[in-house]
This record gives sequence, C-alpha cells and structure tokens, in this order.
Amino acid sequence: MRATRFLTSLLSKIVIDLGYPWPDRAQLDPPKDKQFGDMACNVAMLLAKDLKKNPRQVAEEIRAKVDTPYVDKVEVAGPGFLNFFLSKDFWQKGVLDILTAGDRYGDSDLGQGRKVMVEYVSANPTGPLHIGHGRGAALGDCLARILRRTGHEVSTEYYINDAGRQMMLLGRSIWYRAMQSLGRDVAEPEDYYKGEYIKDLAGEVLAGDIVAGGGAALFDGPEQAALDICQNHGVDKIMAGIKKDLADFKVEHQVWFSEKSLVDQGLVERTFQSLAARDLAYEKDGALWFRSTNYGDDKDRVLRKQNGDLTYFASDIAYHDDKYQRGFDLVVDIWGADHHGYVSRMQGAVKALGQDPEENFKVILVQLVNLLEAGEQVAMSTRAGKFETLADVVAETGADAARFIFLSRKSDSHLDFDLELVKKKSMENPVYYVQYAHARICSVLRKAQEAGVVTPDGLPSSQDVETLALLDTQEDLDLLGLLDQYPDTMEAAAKSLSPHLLSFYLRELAQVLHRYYTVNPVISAEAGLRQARLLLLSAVAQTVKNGLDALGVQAPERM
RNA sequence: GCGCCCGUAGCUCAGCUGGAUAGAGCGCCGGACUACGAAUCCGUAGGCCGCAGGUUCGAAUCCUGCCGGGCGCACCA
Repeated sequence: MRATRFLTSLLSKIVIDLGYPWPDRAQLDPPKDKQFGDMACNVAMLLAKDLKKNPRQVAEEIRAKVDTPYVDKVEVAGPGFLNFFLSKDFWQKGVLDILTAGDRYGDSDLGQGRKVMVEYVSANPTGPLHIGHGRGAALGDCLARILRRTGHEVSTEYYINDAGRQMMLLGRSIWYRAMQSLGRDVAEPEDYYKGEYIKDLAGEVLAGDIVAGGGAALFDGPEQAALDICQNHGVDKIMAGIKKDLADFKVEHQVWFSEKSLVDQGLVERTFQSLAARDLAYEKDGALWFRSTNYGDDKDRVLRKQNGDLTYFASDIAYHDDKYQRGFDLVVDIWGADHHGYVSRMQGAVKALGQDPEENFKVILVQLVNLLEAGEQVAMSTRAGKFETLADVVAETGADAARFIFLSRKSDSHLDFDLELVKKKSMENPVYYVQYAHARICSVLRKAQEAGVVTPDGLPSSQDVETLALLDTQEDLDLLGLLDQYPDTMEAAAKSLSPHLLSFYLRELAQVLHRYYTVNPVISAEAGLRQARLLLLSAVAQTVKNGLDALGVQAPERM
C-alpha cells in the first residue's frame, strides 16, 4: 500500500509535469518475477498508445525524472515497463506503520462514507437454513466487515418473506400434520412442506400450553382460526431458529425487515402509484403490470394478480424503493444463483425507481454448494441427511472452518464443501494453516517474555525502530513486501466485492511466515536483531489478525 | 429454443478493468524435529489456460462462433 501510494503519487506528478495525462488504467503492481523489481508500472505503454510514441522512449523520459532516496533503481524493461527497486529502509519502515495502526492496519477511507446496504440470506421462514444459505451468510457478513473497514457506512439486513402464498402454505402444512395426528381424515394439500420439522411444529400447536390459542380443541373450531395460529406459530418458531443458527455462525444482521410490514404500511401501494404516474405500471386482464419491457425484459411482469394478491416482485420493488428512500447510495443484494433470471428484471425495477443500476445496485449471485463427505456427494434435498442444515454443519465443523471455506472461492463458482476435510485439523485445511501462523507468533512472543526479553507492546521506541535496519535478508524483505500489500488487497476486495481475495492473501502471508520461521531464529538471535525480528513478527501477527477479523474468523493465541 | 454462470496441473481452485517465462493448495514421490509450536518447512514431477477465428506492440483475460457442464425462462418465491 505504501509502495503503491508512494509510487503512484511520485509517478503521476512526473507524468503530469511532462505534459501527459495520468491514465485511469495506469497500474502499479508487484511483478511475479523478482528480477523485475519490487513494483512495475505500465503507464508508459498506455501513454505511448495515445501519443503514438515508442513506449520505451516514453518510459525513458519518465525514468530520467525519478529522484528519491527510496528508489534504488528504475529500469525500463520489456515492451516499456518501468520497474522500481525500492530501498530496504522503505520496506523496513512498514513495520512501524503496521504497529502504529494496530487493529486498524489495512483500513482506509476508500468509500468516503458512502452508505451501503447489504441484504443477505433473506431465506423464506418456511424451514431451517441449509448449507447453501450458509455460503450467502458468510459472504454477506464478510462483505459488510470489509466495506466498513474501507470507509463505507454499512447496514446489514434480512428481508423476511412473511406475507403471501408461501406463508399460507406453511400454515396449511402444519395444520394438515396436526389434523393427521388427531386422526382426522383430511385430503393432502396440493403443495405443502413435507419436512419432519413440520410435524414437530404441529405437535407444539397441539400441546395447548405451548402455543397461545393452541391445543387439540382448536381444530374443532373454525378452520381459518386454526390455520392462522398454525401459520403464526410456524413463522415465529422458524424465524427464531434461523436467528439462532445465524448467531451461532457469527453472522450479524442489524435489521430484520418484514415484508408484511411493508404491505401493512401501504408502501407497496405507494410504489404502485408512483410507477403508474409515470406510465410504468398499467392494468390489463384484471391484473396490474410492470412495464419491464421498457428495460429490456422479454415481457411485462405482473405486480398484482387477478385474484388481488401481490406478487413477490411487487413487494420486492417496494422494498427496494424503501431502501433508496432511506438514503442508501449502494444497495447490494446477495442471492442464490438459482435466482439469476430475476436479476435483469430487478435492475429494470431499480431504474424505474430513478436509480442507476450500474452505480447504485449490485446483485451478487452465489453459486450452489456441493456437499461432500470424504469425496462422496451427499444428496441434500432428498435424503433427510444428518448434515443437511447449516446448524448441523456448523456444529460439526465449527464456525471458523466453515466460514473460511465459504469465503475461499469467488462467489460465482461452484463450491465443493467436503465435511471430512473441513473437520480435519491438518494442513489440508487452510483455516488452521492461517490461524496457526498467528498462534505460532503469539507463542514466540510469550516465550520471549518468559526469557525476560522486552517484547513489542504498543508503539516501538525509537531505539527499536533503528534496529529495523537489521531486517535485510531475502526472507525479511519477502515478508515486509507482502505485509505492505495487505491494504491493497483489502481495497481490491472492497472494490470488487470479493472477500476471497483476502483468504488467498492470508494463505500466502501465513506461508511466507512459516517459511521465515524455520530459517530465522528469533529469540536466540543477537539482541538487536532479536528486537527487530520480534517487531516484524508482531506486525505479521497484527496483519493476520486484522485479515481474519475481516473474514469473521478468530485469530487464536494458542491452539 | 432464449438467457445467465462456469470450462486453467490428477483433484479443488486463484489469476479475467489485456501486460513480461501461466500460479497456489491438496494429492503423488523424495528429504528436514536432542532447534523459538512438525497443525510446520524444503525439493521433484505435473499445462495446446475447452476448441476455432478476430481485435493489437502484447490475449488465460476483450469480441464472435462452436463444444461440454450447471442454473434459470410463472398471475411461485
């Protein structure tokens, strides 16, 4: 970060002084091959294209102007890259920056207070969360953490679909099971939830003292009353379960937004009127339609059905209207990939609400999770498997391991979740690899303390800082360079809404640390060097801790 | 049929606002503990980046067309 920022400001000044513009696409990257220096820049090639000049010649012009003690050498290489070799003390200073920033190392003001809402999970309260919801949960929670750390004002929300047909079906399903267990002869409902938990809910309604208004007698009275009580009990109980499952998974939602409340407050009607006023909604065949063909959809979509019921789409538009009314600059929705057909429709709706779907709206589709056990596929929907639910998976693997796996793939690729592997506490499991790096450093610091060595705690003294100059081996510089990239990674993750970048970064940092550890003795080193290495290790531990925290994963001090 | 996503090492996947010789983990094989934690480290092998064109100084990355896999195409949510 310091390297990126330092060189960007240095170069942009030079380029502008030369009378050239600084292209947006200009990049400063650490090259994969060390022979190309610490940082490489492509600006000369970009300028050459527009200027119709030789890229190497442009690079040479820029190179001649670089004059700073932090740059040992600049080379023009290949088709016109500028390769920078930074001085050792530039990197060494990074340790001080990290220890000074502490828990806030890597944070930035990238978002400049932009208000962002992340809506995620939002599963219908018709049954317990399954493993697929877990992936969306981990992703949304992590995204919120990343965005907060990068200067966004974030609110997280769960949209509860507690109105409409699915809820009636839930009530009907419970009612049916209750009637069955009373030995009443009733026809099987057309479409109903068949899970075992429905029978449990029915049992609770029948056991009169558990549910207000419940009891066997309820089913002798008017059917509608019984259905209502079944439905209400089902929703309450299932939502309570969902909240508990998410809490156990360390996933937080700040707001639980009820669809029913939206309808009750007349917000859906208000949105209808607003759309109709602009001829974006119209009546036809006894239904109310949204003119989604205006926005590239194949056909217009129904908002209010012939029978007067609202469609899911209708309340969803109103919900998004409400989100923007509440002042969010960016609305992020995390959906299961099976809803992808819905994206363009919703983008159209967002546009109809007067927003820019490119700027203010972002849908992240998370692909389905393949649940495996020791390489064997576990059929989730059919079999009433032991690990079908999120709660079971978390109980079995722990929240940290499950979260790390979910966050270690980009969201639009399929994810194999192998229970055996996630349970394993070995190097096959990347979570422990990263956590171990942290625990190991903590252990060294403890050992040093026991040996009477003054360990870094808070800000290093100026004398400590001078010892940093002793960090000059290749392993030292590898570690220093990687630490410097952490804030860049955080920003990249925020910009592209891609938490997996952090997982990969942490894996690599842990790897470089472990390697460092085996070849560089710390406690037994000579006093000055020992101090310098303790400072370096503290900086690594701090960075690992911050990164894991952004993922919502613990950084244990021993394991 | 139309639309979206995905095809990169044996397996699981990074890299995709175009950048230099394509990366990692696991697995395989071979090494390292009387050394701050071996939940670790070091090394070897392993690739027409699905195929074919195009765009240009440069393509795994962008465009087009195919092939293969997944998922959608309701007055369900």
